[in-house]
Amino acid sequence: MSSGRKSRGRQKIEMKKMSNESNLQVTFSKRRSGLFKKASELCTLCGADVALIIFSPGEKVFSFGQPNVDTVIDHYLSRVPLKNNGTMQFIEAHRSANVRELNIQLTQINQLLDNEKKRDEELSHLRKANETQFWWAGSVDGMNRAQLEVFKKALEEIKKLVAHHANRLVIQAAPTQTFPFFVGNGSSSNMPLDHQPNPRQTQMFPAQLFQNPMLQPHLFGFNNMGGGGGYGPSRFF
Amino acid sequence: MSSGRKSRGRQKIEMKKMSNESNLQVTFSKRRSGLFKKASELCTLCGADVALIIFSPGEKVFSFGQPNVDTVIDHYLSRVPLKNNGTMQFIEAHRSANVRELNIQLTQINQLLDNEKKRDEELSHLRKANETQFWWAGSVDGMNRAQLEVFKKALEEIKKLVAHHANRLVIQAAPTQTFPFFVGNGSSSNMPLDHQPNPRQTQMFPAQLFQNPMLQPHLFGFNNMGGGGGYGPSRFF
DNA sequence: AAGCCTATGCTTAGCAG
DNA sequence: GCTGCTAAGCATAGGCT
Repeated sequence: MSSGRKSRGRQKIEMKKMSNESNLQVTFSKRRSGLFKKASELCTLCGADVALIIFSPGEKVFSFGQPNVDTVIDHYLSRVPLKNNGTMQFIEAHRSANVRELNIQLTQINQLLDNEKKRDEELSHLRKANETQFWWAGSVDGMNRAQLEVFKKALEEIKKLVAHHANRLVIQAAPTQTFPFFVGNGSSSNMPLDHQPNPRQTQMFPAQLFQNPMLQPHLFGFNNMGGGGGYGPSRFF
Repeated sequence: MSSGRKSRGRQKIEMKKMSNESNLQVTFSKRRSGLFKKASELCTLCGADVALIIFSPGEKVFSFGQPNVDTVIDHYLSRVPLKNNGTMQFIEAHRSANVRELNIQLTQINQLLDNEKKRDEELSHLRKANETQFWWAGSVDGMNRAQLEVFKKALEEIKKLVAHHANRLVIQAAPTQTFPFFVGNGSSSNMPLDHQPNPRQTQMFPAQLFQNPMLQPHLFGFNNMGGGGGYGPSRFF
């Protein structure tokens, strides 16, 4: 080995425009992520509405909004919330409805899960038994034909999903806006905002499947953007 | 003295709307400051232009802008979809690169699959055996606890994955436009561009899982923020 | 270029005044 | 409620791959 220390760790930097273009690019990217995360957390924790627009030095735009950028901007420019703007309103409502459904369903699953846990504790051994069946936890090389077919199918489905939805989202975002997203869940556990590994992750299918290096572009996005909303009745602030 | 320790220090908190109004108020205030600070630092360090608008639950406004809110908003709103400009093509190409990677991987898998098929034909019976294990093909109601946990985990992972990819794609995409999606694959089969149901869908995991009504409507809901475009080798931003 | 890793600097939850 | 403290949790600059 050529060095004892692998890293000096984070070092203090001067608060002025970075001179090194390369570092600047990396820092911009990292800090932008952090900023978005913080913004979304503020929304979630405090039920605030936020609009954040960032223009990179190269004029690229990045934005975040709860419930969405335009609404907040509108509200900001004139405290008059465009209450009945036909199409936009409808689309937005419709979209929200879908997200709401998702969360309701996830919550229901969590409830089911909780119930099962209480009166079905002894079933835990079944889990172990199942684990041995999760062959897909292994790498691609170890798969036989049937397994490969399933795996391939999974890949295709995932790609379709991503393609389809990415497209949808972009289409919806057409009029210069983006949508934050709420993906919170119910009681049984909470989904890590960032990609912190679940400490006691067992051999269960999905985790392992997605852990396959082939599918690991690394989760980095902001999963918990925005967060629903019930605002408190009282109005402080 | 009443205690040895003066403070337990910062404690982890759940990422959901705070229930205690008092704490919420304090947190909102502190985090808002932090957010503004981070935003300004991003401006200083990277020379970015930023607009940040925050509405507290009580409708009070807080804003920050570099050089000022209105300028940034103006710039943001006046963005026009530059349809056929060089930049866009570059971005599009870059985006495709990512998709291409996916396809390369799929192709490799298909190759593996083809090989396996030739010299492992008799293994087809294994498939039948496996089918009986695909309990997830059924409805949620029939699941026991272990199954529910796996299923929930799958839901979360899928959400993260899609969220991640949607995010990536959208960010890479130019601000106001949509793009078709390339999702071709290797030899063994071809995938429909949109998600039309596979005619001879068997009991395999992915197809069934995604067909589950529970997973249908939502997939919309994934965070994506930002409308920025892709980075280039020489002139990012 | 995109991600991972690690040591450190920074942020902030919980309290006290 | 606002200000200050403390300590634990997070974010992130540097370095590598």
